[in-house]
Amino acid sequence: MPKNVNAPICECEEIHRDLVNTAREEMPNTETLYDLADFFKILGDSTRMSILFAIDKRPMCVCDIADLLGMTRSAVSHQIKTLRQASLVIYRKSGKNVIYRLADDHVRDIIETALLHIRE
Amino acid sequence: MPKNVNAPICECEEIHRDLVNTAREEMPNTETLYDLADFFKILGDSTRMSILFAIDKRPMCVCDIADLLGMTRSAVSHQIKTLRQASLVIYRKSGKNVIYRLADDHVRDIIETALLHIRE
DNA sequence: AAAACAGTTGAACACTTGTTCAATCGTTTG
DNA sequence: CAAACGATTGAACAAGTGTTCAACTGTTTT
Repeated sequence: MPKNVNAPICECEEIHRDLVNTAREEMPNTETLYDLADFFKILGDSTRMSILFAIDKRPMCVCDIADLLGMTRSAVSHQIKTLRQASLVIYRKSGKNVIYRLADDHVRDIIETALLHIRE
Repeated sequence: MPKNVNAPICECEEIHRDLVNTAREEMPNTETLYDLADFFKILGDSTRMSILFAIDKRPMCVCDIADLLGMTRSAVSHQIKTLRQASLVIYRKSGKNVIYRLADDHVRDIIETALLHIRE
């Protein structure tokens, strides 16, 4: 994201030059920042959020999720692929069906804390 | 997001009709799902993530943030507006400067848990 | 009161992203 | 083996998003 890497030193008064330098040292590396943003990007869609809640208590197949949310199986499948790639869900094959469930408790914790935040 | 609200009952075998009904009752209401997604959408951008880390330990003015991240003040201001509207940051005026800081500890907690997740 | 400066804003543009549609894969059942 | 079915995939289109540029606020100097 830092596009303007060669930006001239901020032309304002620079009241806090030392502060900026300390902060720069303590910043996470760029890759971590991108990974974090990418992770939250995936939670930042109401369809995917719905899917996560749908399979929260009960593992479900794509077909049931599609019915529950009033979506096409294709759309569900596309979104679940995204969730799978981010290790937010895992699956198990059962005959012709593919049963999805939440990958671990991190997501539950994060969503729980977010709920606290938006209810203030 | 459920666009196709009047979707015919999923035409597949419907192996889990009862399961779907139970799940439907336990889904959060639509507004909550949208609010959650909107919240995470804001964390899902590396620029905004950088800003949050920048002001995590030390409150900073827009000019310093811009310098630290190699961005224009305009870009920072636009993104900070988003963060402000979501109550992720708060500000204090100091002469010509506007000093931003994190709003509360929820965000810190959420980011911390997310870090745990992506480091597996 | 005018100049300087930190910060904000709106319009425009390029880029990203979610859904649909149609085709395809892979397993199972007749 | 062929038909049926759940699931996946790729291309295409519409809608949403981040940065830039230029104009503008409002505070503080002189």
